[in-house]
Amino acid sequence: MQRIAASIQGKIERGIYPPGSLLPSVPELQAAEGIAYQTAREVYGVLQAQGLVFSRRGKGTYVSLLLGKILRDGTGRYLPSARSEGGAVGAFDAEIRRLGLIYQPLPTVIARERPPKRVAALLELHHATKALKRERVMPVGLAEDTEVTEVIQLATSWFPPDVADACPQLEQQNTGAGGSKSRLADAGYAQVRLREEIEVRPASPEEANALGIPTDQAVLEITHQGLTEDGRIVEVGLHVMPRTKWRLSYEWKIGA
Amino acid sequence: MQRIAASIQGKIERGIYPPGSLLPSVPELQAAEGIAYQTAREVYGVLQAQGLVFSRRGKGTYVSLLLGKILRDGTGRYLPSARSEGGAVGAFDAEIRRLGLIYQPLPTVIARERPPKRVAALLELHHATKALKRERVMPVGLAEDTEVTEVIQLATSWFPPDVADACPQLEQQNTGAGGSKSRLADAGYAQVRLREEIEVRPASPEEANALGIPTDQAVLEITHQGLTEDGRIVEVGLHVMPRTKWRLSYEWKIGA
DNA sequence: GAGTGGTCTAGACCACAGA
DNA sequence: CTGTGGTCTAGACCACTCG
Repeated sequence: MQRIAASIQGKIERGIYPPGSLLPSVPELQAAEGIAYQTAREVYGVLQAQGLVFSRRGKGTYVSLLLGKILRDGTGRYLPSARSEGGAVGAFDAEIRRLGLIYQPLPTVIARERPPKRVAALLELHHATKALKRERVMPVGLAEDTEVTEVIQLATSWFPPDVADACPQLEQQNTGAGGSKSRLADAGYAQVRLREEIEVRPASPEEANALGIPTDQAVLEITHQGLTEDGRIVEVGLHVMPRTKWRLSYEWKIGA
Repeated sequence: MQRIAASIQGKIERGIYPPGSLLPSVPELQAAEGIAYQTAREVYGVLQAQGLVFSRRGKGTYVSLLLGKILRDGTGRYLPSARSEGGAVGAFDAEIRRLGLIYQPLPTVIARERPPKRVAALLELHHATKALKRERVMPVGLAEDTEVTEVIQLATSWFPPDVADACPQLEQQNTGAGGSKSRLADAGYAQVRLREEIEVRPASPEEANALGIPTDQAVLEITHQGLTEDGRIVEVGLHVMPRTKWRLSYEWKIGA
């Protein structure tokens, strides 16, 4: 079983099965290897757990578009220098292109609604207070074929109502140069400290569906918090991503 | 299936099945719920993926000793103030005790050997050069019953040979007040910057065995790098842990 | 309707722990 | 030797996609 998985892995890595291509169906694999149906599925299961492959019900099993991992530089991406060059979004886009893929942005969903309890607590909102939500689904595709895509991140940002009221551009699709952090700074809510909490947890059914991963696979979640000079959290970002597609990095001066 | 798993999860959370207790065997669960053997095993499989339960071949399936997650404060744990109070180890120990568990340290394995390629590259060593390795297996147990334990982390630190030669205490079990980072500072290799890279990857068979997790479950790996004033990496730590047991946190001043 | 992945049943054999 | 988890086979049904 592991043997068969390793053999397919080799073919993927040597380019015999290129990214985005369709793999043999489960019954085909079963017949070819002389194994049971369950076992054949499990072969694809371990490849899926490694992020080499993804399955679509009714269609088939495909080689993943992104065989490596995207590096997310936590401390570097928010430097003023990086921000002026497009910042986090720009860095993300560049990294994706380097891997031969293109980011196919979908419109940001903007709404005012009750945030999840954890977010409400961080923003110090009463439990029924509505906050501003900006939600992005981030798919990438092959440059030559935009048919098959893979969702690489679900990013939701929350802003307290008073902050949102002071920053009308936050309710627009495009938040302008420097992004939402710059708009907050313009309105007197400049962020001076950032905190990120990282967790690996089971995906909710909705998340598994949106990311196109099996329901039992875990996701990587970053809870990003932006603090102003007086210590108030004025932005909470939830980044949910497939655990197979990312590498995170943080760097800091000791004792700072 | 999900229904049965949720029901057992409820019993665990309500304390009907307390931490460390033995759950019904797979055949028992199968009979009790009128399901197939595979399905019963899968029930425990999803609970295991959530970190609520662990299985030992030949013995049975147990409720996990640690139902919550340990918070690892990446940036705070290396502050000089924290270090003088026992630092990272002290913080770890305190957090564990707060969860009603005790850290049952095993002796550190100390040796000089060839580090893995990735580590050698970070330390800028030729591929056959031996480095100093300090390896710890970190199990925790219930205070009242030290029979059943759960391994919570595998921590391996690597030091280049010249640095190790300058710090003889690094080859002792006990590295003294402030730990290895203080000994390095004493010898003129004070670390001024830290970098940590985080990845979720499949466990190697040895790791799965040491951590007592299923071979197909992913682990969380932190690559910790300590840099001196002149930018040299004088310590690389690899922390491998079950993805279900930890939460990570980083905090920094923007633009620093 | 035919082909795909996803879930389940039923039953077998193996590896390991412990009395 | 018995009971445990772990892996596999064989076959069924369901949900979904697409022609």
